[in-house]
Amino acid sequence: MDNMKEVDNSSCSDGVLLRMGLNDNKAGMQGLDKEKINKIIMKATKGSRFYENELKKDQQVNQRIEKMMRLKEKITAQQLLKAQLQVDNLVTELEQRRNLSNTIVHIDMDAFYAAVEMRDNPELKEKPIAVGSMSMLSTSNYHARRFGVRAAMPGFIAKKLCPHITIVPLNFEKYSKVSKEVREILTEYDPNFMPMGLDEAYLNISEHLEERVNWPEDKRRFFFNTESTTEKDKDDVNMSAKLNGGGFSSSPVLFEDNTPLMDDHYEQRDGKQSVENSVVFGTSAEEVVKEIRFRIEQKTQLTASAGIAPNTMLAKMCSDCNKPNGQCRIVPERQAVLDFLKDLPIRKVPGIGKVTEKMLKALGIVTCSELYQQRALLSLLFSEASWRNFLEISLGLGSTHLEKDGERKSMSTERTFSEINTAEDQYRLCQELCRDLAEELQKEGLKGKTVTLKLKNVNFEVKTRASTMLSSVSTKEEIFAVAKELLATEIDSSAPHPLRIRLMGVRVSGFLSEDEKKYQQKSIMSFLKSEKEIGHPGKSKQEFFTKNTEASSRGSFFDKKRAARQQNSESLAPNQTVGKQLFHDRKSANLVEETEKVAALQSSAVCKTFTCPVCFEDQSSNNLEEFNRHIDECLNRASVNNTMEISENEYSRENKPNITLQFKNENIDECQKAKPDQLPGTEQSASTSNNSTSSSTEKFTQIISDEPHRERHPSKLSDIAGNMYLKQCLFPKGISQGNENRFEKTEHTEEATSFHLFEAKEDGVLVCPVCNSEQKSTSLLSFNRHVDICLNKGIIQELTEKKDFPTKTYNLENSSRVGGLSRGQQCTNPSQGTKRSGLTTSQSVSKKAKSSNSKHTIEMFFK
DNA sequence: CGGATCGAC
DNA sequence: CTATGTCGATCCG
Repeated sequence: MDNMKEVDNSSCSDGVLLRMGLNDNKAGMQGLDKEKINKIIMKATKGSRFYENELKKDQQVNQRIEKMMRLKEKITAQQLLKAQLQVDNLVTELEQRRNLSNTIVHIDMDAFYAAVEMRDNPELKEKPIAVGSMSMLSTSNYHARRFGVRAAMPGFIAKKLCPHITIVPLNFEKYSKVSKEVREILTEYDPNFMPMGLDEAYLNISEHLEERVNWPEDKRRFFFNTESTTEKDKDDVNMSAKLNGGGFSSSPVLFEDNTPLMDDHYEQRDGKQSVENSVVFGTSAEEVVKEIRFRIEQKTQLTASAGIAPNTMLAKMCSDCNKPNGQCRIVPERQAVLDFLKDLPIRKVPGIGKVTEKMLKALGIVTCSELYQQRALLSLLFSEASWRNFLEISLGLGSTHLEKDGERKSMSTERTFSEINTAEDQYRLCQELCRDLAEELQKEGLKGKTVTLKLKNVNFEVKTRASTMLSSVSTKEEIFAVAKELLATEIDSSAPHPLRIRLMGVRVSGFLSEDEKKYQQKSIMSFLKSEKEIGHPGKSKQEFFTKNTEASSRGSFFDKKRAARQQNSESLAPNQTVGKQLFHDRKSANLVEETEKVAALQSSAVCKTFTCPVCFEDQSSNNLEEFNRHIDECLNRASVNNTMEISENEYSRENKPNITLQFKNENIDECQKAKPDQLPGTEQSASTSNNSTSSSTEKFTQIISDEPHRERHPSKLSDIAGNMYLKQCLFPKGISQGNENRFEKTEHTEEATSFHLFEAKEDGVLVCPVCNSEQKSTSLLSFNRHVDICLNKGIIQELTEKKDFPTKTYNLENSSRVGGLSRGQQCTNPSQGTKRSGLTTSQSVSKKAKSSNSKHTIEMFFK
């Protein structure tokens, strides 16, 4: 890669510049030659963050290549021989299936956006232009290309290559309109044609050809457009069309030096009548495509190139041969196909990009025939899918029919901007993206289960973070609830440094099948219904959300919770002290009691071995005191931080790197009360716990089958009461759980565990404690997210106020979620677990002193 | 499933 | 100053 840092041309040619697509400048009279172009690009590029990242990526590719080469070294002649036989069997099979009976056409508008702009603004016609912005160009006209100005090049570099270039901003509406006009023509030849973006399309004209044979001439006659063009244009079109033997002009729009491509690619129309201002096309595939191109040009004043071949791959490559404004055909014969491929560089093959090209080049493969020759080797070095693809390419095989693209699989939106490094702005942006995305999703009536956040930092490094929910999401609130968490995780994990990003994106995928949609609809209805029953005059759901994300409203909600907690802390028996309004029946209160016992038990000695909740090491002792000592030791390693309050504003994360667990004053007492030496475990409860791990464990394990890190820390479950289960959950580093369900911040690098209560139905269905709907759960994490989302709707607050909510609140701890944090959420910041939910609870870190361990209470909701 | 990468337009 | 936006596929852990 050292060579890349030189401006030396010879060394440039093989590296980054090559990948920028600037190495094959067809030097024109007024253009620049390849070396000058590279030199200018290099100067503009070298030292930039972008460039550094390009180098890094390049290194990664080189490492892949090295790895591949090492693999290659180990291949024996025997293996190769065997592979050869196997591959050749496949070749025979593929040959037998070769289908040359279809006529596929690939239509490709020439320099589409640029051509449209030139058409609409005659002043641009003679100039080098590009369409896009100073940051990025979408395309350039052929004049600009002579200066090395290409699509996917930033405008400011184009300016350096070609100071006189005109950069026209994108105008998609216009291109769409033109594209639609073109499609109207195409659909006549193949109603099932497949558009690929605005400027390309595949057609299968096999049927059209069959019918066309019997068509009378009049049906194949088309007239020159004499209307919607300017006087000058009209003359140009007519004149050049006539001069080209009935064809149509090379577009004066595109080329100042009109190369007489038409003569090469259009046969003379011998024997064809040419009435004035009209032309008749024949019945061959070539004639059909000329007709299509003619009609496109007449209608739009734009030219297209085309390829005709027995399959899409060949048609596409073919359309490239004679562009611009030309066409090419591979006749449906095996030999013609192989001849076409023989010296064709693999890079021309659709699907083979710069990386694959470089990897294959390392193996001495540049052309398609070489790709075929090395088929045995490739089958040993690449994945099945890859080498089979290579083989089909080298045989000239491809899709012979145009399948309608199936249902969309994802929808996303992303934005690039100048550096954003404050959490507040980042969350705002995220919210914005979610809003836009939700809008688009709504248009198509889609709901997806997976939300992915994409970030690109100022060094151009890209990261994606995804999370899959149990129920699908579609509203901006729902999406943001998830995206926000993902973002929070990233912000926290980069602490104490701020995230410095230049791009953010949000994607939703995992759309529901039709069946799932119906099921989902039901649960939505029930959700809406429950909302309606409560009745919120004058309040929209949106208002709920907005309100709820504001500190003030959270306050009112949590004030209640705090009050309840305080009440609770005065007596150690929760079922007696918890406010009546929080419990609807005695049973759940008992359940809570049971839960606490077991939870406490799990933290303490269970039989002869137990697991320390702090360091997660198995301790083999049945002596409670010994265990306590161990825990004390572990806890003593925990660092204690100064008390500190974080802003109630959920967007504000400025207080990092400090721990953002926040203590309300009233909690400090509780915290200090509960010291590690006050382990509540008793022999009595130990006995209950002993026979607790039962057959139900299996069932539950299944439910949470993809809970992260089950290998390292197998879930420990206890059947507490009926269908309630206590699960020992992994806790991220930086936090551990002390006794009595207190969580503690620790410097300990190991992850620890915590205990959480779940309800499962017979067939492994978890019931969302908020919306009360059954969630087919495969992932605990997903279930938690669902709960978070429900909570975010703000419904909890309203419902609890109305005392009408079907869930019971249990003041075990103060997390709004069921279950713990998983490592996937990578938080080094203890506040995050609750903060992310949008309903931040009050937490605190006591003063620097002593065993001040933070207390962490979770409010659990369950049916 | 989640994350990174590739490739196309 | 200033290097896109969207989507599908694939591979790997």
